[in-house]
Amino acid sequence: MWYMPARSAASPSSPRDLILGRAIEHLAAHGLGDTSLRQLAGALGTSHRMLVYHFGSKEGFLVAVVRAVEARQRAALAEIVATAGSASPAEIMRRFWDRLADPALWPHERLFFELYSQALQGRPHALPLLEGIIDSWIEPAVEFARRHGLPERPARAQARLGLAVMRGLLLDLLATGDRRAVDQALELHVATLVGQDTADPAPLSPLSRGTRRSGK
Amino acid sequence: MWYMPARSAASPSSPRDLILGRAIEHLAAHGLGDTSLRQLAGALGTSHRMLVYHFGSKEGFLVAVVRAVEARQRAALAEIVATAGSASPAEIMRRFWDRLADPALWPHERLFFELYSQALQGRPHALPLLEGIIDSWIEPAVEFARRHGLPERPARAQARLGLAVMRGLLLDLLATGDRRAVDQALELHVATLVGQDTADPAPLSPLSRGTRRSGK
DNA sequence: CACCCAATGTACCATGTGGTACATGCCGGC
DNA sequence: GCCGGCATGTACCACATGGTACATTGGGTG
Repeated sequence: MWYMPARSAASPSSPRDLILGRAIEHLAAHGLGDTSLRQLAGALGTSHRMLVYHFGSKEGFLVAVVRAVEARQRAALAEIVATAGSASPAEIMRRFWDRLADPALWPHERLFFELYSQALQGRPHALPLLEGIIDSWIEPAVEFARRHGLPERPARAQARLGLAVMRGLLLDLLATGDRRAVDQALELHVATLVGQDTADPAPLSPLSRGTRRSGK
Repeated sequence: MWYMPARSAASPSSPRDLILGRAIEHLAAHGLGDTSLRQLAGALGTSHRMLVYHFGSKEGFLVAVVRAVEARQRAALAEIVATAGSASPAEIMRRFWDRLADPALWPHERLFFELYSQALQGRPHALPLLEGIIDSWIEPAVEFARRHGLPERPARAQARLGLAVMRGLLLDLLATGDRRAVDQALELHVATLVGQDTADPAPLSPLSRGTRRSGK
């Protein structure tokens, strides 16, 4: 007979979690195309037997990966918001974008979109990803915007639009690699923000922090 | 030995094209998950033998599907632009969005994002989709914006941003189904447009065409 | 009619798949 | 020092896959 470990509180560095970590890294780098359990296991330095052992099945394994990716996304968001300090929304968005646009993150973002689209298609293993895929980003943004004086409704719309801009431009960037062009588009949106952010104490300060990629 | 038809100018309703059409419909409805040739063939009312016969291989088949989807996208865009008439950019964007957001198109859009993300991951059959996936939309938009008085550079950025907003909000809509909330975000962006569109002959006309989903 | 050739059907193959059964290594606690 | 149980390795299975070979149909043209 076989045994699937009780999935208890999960000691932080159990073999299971080690595998998970490596899995995310590998999937980010190579995507989760049709890869079979065996290929994956091989690339992860384990055996397909182990994946089934720790996660119950291939599906179960992918569910775990999705959850972990989701968790990382949220963590990144939290850090961004925490780092915010007293910067203006516009400046926050620029910084956020600067981080997201870093080529080092591209693989993770590709994986994110891949899982996203699979979830949209109703693939069961990716569905958990959808829960909060919008709201978990909007809520903090709304709170932040309100702190800067926007009333509830516009704040929500603004947050939603900002998220869409980020993701839309990310799709663009991943496809074209044209950082300069995408940056210009973002700047256009950010300018909008400045115009609306009536509560910003210093809306006209030279917040450009160096003409955004002017030279290179 | 076997034979793959010479892929000539393709009489418009050859069995090959019939299959292609049904394939798009079916993929839009069910996504192209792991589906095998046989499953697909079954769902399309043909045999896996035929798919290989007409398209050379599974990959070849998917390439053909991708190309066809691409073509449909462009056709839709062309029609939109043609229909434009003399409406303001803001109004155009609203109309465009109204069409895109129609639930009847959701399946196609899901398929689009699925193929998009697969292409981003470097899956060979989807790669052809990337070519022009940004530019083929931006070029007409730029031309349009210029006709409304914007100089080249802002026009490009504006077009790029607009595309990102559309796709980002579409991702949102497909995940949440919250048309009302997404509409509000779009309206926020469109308002921006009006502000910049200095060349619009009637920027203050009640272009709201009925308070956008005010009631329901 | 005879011929051709695109279109389709039937049967098959080697390979890889997800999953399972069973044996074993290896650790800490009694 | 032995024993329980997590972790892992080996071997296997039934099955589905993509692709191929070969035969057959059927409509149009000489």
